[in-house]
Amino acid sequence: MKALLNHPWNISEQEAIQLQQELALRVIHEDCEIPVHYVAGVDVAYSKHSGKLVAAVVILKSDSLELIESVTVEGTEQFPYIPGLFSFRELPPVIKAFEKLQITPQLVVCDGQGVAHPRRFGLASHLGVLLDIPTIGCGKTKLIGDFEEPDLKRGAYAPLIDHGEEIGSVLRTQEGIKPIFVSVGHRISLATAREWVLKLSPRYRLPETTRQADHLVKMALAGRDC
DNA sequence: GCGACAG
DNA sequence: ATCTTGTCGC
Repeated sequence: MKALLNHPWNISEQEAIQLQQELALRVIHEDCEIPVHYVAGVDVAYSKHSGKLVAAVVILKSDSLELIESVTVEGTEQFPYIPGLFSFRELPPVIKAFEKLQITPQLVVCDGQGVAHPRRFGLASHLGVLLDIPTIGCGKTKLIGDFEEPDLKRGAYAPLIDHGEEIGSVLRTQEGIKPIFVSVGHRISLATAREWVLKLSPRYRLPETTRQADHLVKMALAGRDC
């Protein structure tokens, strides 16, 4: 699949922030009623020694969580890691990886926040707007927001609040295990995003999409060094 | 000024 | 995130 929208990536920090403010206007917070047959997982790893980024996209069958397709792309670090501008470092190879996919997914689970972001435009929202595809932001730790500890039962959740606004959910995917941070990426509601993350996390803290993508980037990075 | 800060 | 070391649980 090809990106619907494109913009320069070799830009300054100030230009990146301005771009986020413009593109954030395009984020859709409602469900699109398309049947989801395939779910994609995205992850990026970085080798400090070689200065290389590896992006991986996996496609899982949404009912069985069976791995159907996977692609990796190697890229160069073009932008430093700056909290709030994470997507400008990670997305260029991710976009290339999506162009290599044979199957087009109906939903993408990202390793990073969606609208739970200072300008409501985290990595998941950025990818969703550029590809024009529903995305979910799914982080192991929070970027911004305040929350109360959710109940210990699987499926329990608490609102993630920024200045009185609900920007995401702190979701317990496994009983008694540290919760994860779910937010709207693009073209999905927060409630539907939570449902999908729970469905995709039947056994572990993180969704199977994220786990598979994480495994793939680590293998690709290890293979480079041999 | 101080702390917090996706990966 | 990566890197490194040590410790614990399976």
